[in-house]
Parts: sequence; C-alpha cells; structure tokens
Amino acid sequence: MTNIKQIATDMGVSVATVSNALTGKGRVSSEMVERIKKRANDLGYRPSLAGRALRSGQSGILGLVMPDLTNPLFPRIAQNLSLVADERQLGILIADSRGNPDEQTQAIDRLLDRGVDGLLIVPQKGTAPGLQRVPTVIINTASDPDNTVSADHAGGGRLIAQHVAALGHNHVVILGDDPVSEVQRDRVNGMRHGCHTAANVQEFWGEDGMDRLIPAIENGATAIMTTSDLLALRVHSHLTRHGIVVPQDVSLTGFDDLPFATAMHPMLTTIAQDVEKIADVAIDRLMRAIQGDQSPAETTTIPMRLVIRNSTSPENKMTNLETNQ
Amino acid sequence: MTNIKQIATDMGVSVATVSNALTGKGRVSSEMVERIKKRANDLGYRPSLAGRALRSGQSGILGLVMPDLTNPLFPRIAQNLSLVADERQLGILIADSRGNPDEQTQAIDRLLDRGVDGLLIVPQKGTAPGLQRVPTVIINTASDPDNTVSADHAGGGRLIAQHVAALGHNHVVILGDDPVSEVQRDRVNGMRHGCHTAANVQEFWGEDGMDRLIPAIENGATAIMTTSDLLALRVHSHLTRHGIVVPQDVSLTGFDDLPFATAMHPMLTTIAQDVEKIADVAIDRLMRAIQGDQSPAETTTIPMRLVIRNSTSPENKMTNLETNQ
DNA sequence: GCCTCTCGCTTAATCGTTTAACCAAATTCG
DNA sequence: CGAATTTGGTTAAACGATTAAGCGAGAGGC
Repeated sequence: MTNIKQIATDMGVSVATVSNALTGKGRVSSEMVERIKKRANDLGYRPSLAGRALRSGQSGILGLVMPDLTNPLFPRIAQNLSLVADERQLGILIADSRGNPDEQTQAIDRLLDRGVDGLLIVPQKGTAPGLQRVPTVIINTASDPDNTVSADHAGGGRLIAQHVAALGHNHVVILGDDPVSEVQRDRVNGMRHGCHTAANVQEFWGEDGMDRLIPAIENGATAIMTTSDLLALRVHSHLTRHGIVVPQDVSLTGFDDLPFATAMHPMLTTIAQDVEKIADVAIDRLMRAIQGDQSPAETTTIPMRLVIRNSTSPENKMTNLETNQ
Repeated sequence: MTNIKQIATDMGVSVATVSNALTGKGRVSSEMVERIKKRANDLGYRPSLAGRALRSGQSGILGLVMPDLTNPLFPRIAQNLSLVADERQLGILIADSRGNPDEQTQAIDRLLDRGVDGLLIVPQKGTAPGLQRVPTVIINTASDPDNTVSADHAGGGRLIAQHVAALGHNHVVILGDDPVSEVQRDRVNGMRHGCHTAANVQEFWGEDGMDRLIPAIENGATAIMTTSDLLALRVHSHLTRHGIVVPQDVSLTGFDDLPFATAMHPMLTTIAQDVEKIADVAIDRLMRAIQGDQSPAETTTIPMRLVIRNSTSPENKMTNLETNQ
C-alpha cells in the first residue's frame, strides 16, 4: 500500500505538501498540485481512513440500528441509505437489535465503540432510545419527540381509508397486528379519520381479530384494511379458505407495498412509503448535525403514496355475502 | 473520551503497562492488572478502534457485498452474519452492487478503501469476482471455483423433486426465472435428477414459461416446481385466475422459504436454506484466512431442508383437469 | 534602501494504541 | 558469593494522516 510518505520522498517534497495538495487545503502552487495528484494517481494511492480517522476523530461511518434485520422493510431502507451514503463517501455499519430493547442498547454501544460518526435508528416497537453521544436520527416512528424522519403513517391510513370510502364502503373493519407498535397505531388512527363519519368502523387486533373477521363480514362488513401487506396476505388466505373472494365479496388493503404485493391475485391495493426520500432526508439531517449544525430537533414526515391495484372494488350490494346467505 | 494515557497518568504508571494489563500481553503483576482493569472500567474506558486499526493494520470490519439489497434473502443473510460477527467483535459494512457487474467492483473498492479485513461477496448472477487484496469468501454460488460457501442448491432441487415424485406425479414442469443465474440452473438441474427417470419433465423459463403453464396443465402436467417462492406466488395467482386450484388440481413448490410462504393459502411447500450455518461457516473461514491460515481455497456446500406444507398433494387422476375437460 | 507582505514550502506535533528494546531490582543457581 | 536469569516495569518508536507554526525568498510600498 502506498502512503503519503512514499509519494513525498518519491517527489522530493514534504508530506505536508502532499497532504495539502491532495486535500486542497494549505498553500501549494497549482503546478505542484497537478504533479502530485498525477503521481498519486499513478501509484494508486488510497488514503488510509484509519489514519485520517485517528487524527480527525471522524470515521466517516454511520451506524444503522434495525429492530430486526428480517423486517421486510429493512432491505429497502438499507439499500436507499447505502445509496445516499455512497454519494457522500460514507460507510454504513449494520446492527441488529434482535427484537428486544436490551439488545438495542447493546447494538448501539457496539456501533459507538466502533467510532461511528452518527446513528440511524429504527427503534423497537414502543421504545424511544435516549440521547446518544453522537448525532442521531430516528427513522419511522412518527410520535417520537426526538429528531425523527418518518413516513406519514397517519396520512397513509387516511389516504387508503378515503379510497375505500370513495368506493362506497360504509361498513369496514380495520385489522392491526400489534397494538404495541406506534407505527401501527398511527396507521389505524389515520384510517379512522379517513372513513365517512357515518360509517360503521370496527377495529380488531392480532390473531383474535383474525377470528372475528368472518363474523364481521357475515354481519355486513364489505372492506378490510390491514396495517401491513403480510397481514393482508394472511387475511386473503383466510378468506379464500372460507370461500370469500377478493375483491368481489370484500375489498382488502395492505400497507408498505412489499415486493410480493404485485405477485398476489388480486394484486394488492396498498400504501407505499417513499423510502428513498426518507433515506435522503435522514442522512442529510444526520450529516448536518455531525457537521455542527445546532438547529433544534425536529420531526419530518414524508407523505405516503396510495397504490391502487385490484384488491379493492366498489361496494356492490347485490354480490354481498350478507345477501347471499 | 478517556484514553489509555489518562489511565496511565491517573495511576502513575506508563501507558505501556496499561496497554499490557488490558490486553494481557506483556509482563505485569497480577495485582497491577486487577487495579488497572478496575480503574479502566470505572472510568468507562473504551479503546479507540481507530488507534488500534492504525497501529495493527486491522480494522475489525468485514465488508458484505450483495447483488441487490432488496434481494429477499438479504435480510436473513445480513442478520445471521451480523449475529456471528457480533460474537467475534467484528463489524459489518454493507455495500450494494445494484444489479450490475461494474457497480460490483466499485462497491468492492469502496469497502477496500475503508480498510475492511475481509470480504463476503454474494456475486451478481453470472459473475465471478476475481482475487482481491484481502481474504474473500464467496457466498451462495455453488459452481464458483473460488473460496465458496453455498447452500446445496442442486441437492435442494433433488429433495423437492423426490418429494413430488413420491407423491406420484409423473408429468411435472420446472419453472425458472432467469437462466443466467447459476443458482437457478443448479436448482433446476437438481430437480431433473430428482424426478423419476420415466417421468415427463418440461423445463420453462421466464414470462414466456409462465404463458406455457396452462397449456402444459391441460396436457396432463400435475405439478409445478419453481426456483423461488416469489415465482411460486406469481404462479399461484396465475393459476387461480384460470380457475385451477392448488393443490387439488396441481401441486406447486417454491424455493427459499421466504416469510410470506406461511401466509399463503395453501401454505407453500418449499426448500429452506440453512442461512445460519452458511453465515457461520463463511465467517469462520474468512477469519481463519485473515489470521493467516494458508489452506487452499475450498468449496463448502450446506445441505438444504425440505419444508412440506400444503401446496403439494398426491396425484389424483380423478380430479385432474385433463380428465375434467 | 528598508520594512512588511505574501507565497510556497518544511518542521514538527498530534490523534490512541501496540510492541520491541531496554533496565533496575530481585531471585535463583552453581 | 558472583553470575545468570526472571520479574515488573519504562522508554520510545512506530502506524498514516492533518495542521498550526515557522521560515527563506521574492515582491511591493514608502
């Protein structure tokens, strides 16, 4: 590995001059700059990040803490963060908080030990990691008081509920997975606001909620809105098993627009996160904080996008199960 | 941040002694070791990885290069690697090669610039990244000549085909996504070997293959084996649209055991990778290489596991579409 | 002609850790 | 008892970069 010293002796100048020429900081004649740059390039010189990190106290590495790396959203978040980070010459170190708050703080500590310059945290359901030693941006937890970048989950809920309402559905059920998750609660709240005020809205949660679906449909419900695509797929299977077909008998919606949403039949109407933008804003904010921007903690919510596919259709009283039976 | 020097002056000893005490390397009296360790702990001392890296030339960081971070397998690989890496006090830096070979080499270079001690590469379809500056382990490409850890894709194909054959299916179609992928070709080859020698086996690829499915079924095919769960889900939708029900009319299998496989109805019979073991072996091998083990490049294949669910059932000539029509 | 600037470069300190080399005191051995 | 070895440390030199301070020479101002 060629280092700055080799270039220096090789060209008969001091290391300081080489460093200055390469970083463009000190006072070096422009011709010398050119010569040094050329020589460095010819020698395939790559600055040692370790040396630079030691001297400057900055590693150029960001830590990404996820509640569970198998979270279906992780790939897209990771990819977009990685893209933005690359542009800015940053690295991304990953850590898995393995579904529990204890491991979350341990994961954070490990990253801190590695000298990350900043932290991107997607928190465990229901936890709010406190203030850290380094600048931190929380991702995807709307109700968090700290520096947060999040999709507008409530707005997304409203969007999809309005879509369903516009199709004429007046008896709908909202199905959530886990009420501990703030994200899911936000989504559900948004859905409630998006429904007609006159509509009959039922709210179910978890496995128990799954069991109450069929009775609700027999009772006249014509649309089911879930808080995640995976849940929607499960519901779809459940309905199919009971001979109920989507969307003819009941409309069904998901949330997140996971890859398999287009592979389903019918293709799932859902809400997509603008993960790209979230990543962009998150890193931008983080970098500003790292560079000493003292602006106060703020919360940015990124609008969500309604993706209309085939799992929702206008309410049709004639084909309702209610009237069939 | 407390450093080694502070501890040294604080206790009236030299920095070398503190370092020796903490790392257990030089000659220090055991009582002194105890006192230093205690003091370091009290002060919340955390060694600077940057300083250590600079001195030792090792960063304690591994680079993970994925062809596409949205690859459905990525989360599980990342999680398991991260788990194993944590145990060994290593960090994992991620890089996305964005679906093309050029970006792949760039991604590798970026990681190399960051001073990673080793590389874990899941290569682009059809590419074989050459020898790198640092020890490298290739993951998941069975036919690669280099140091490789991979699931036994061919073996997995054989397993599922044998399962299908045992159910009495003699006319089966194999559906692949992209013949450029060595992994998929391996799987398909395995499937061929697992079928009865007397069986009627058809092999289709891509969108074109999807279109030929229905005709094949009308022609007597009773089972479809796909090279991925996502593909299986698409096939399932396609069949449903044409009034063909799984598994009564035709059996269907996937590959990889993705999270949504259990959310489908019927739940998907598929092949699971032992990602945990792959991660374990990969990092183990990589670390040995980093520590100077000169053993020659070898290829380890990890057996795959058959997961029988409800999308496959015995062939039943009475309910065959062929006889129905 | 002398004083002051600016230019272009060098010297040297620094970041935090590891580790080879050295040294004084205590111990062991023949 | 003197020589050799062991013990428990210390000193100082790296690792590779950045950067404040210094310095000689030429230019410009009065």
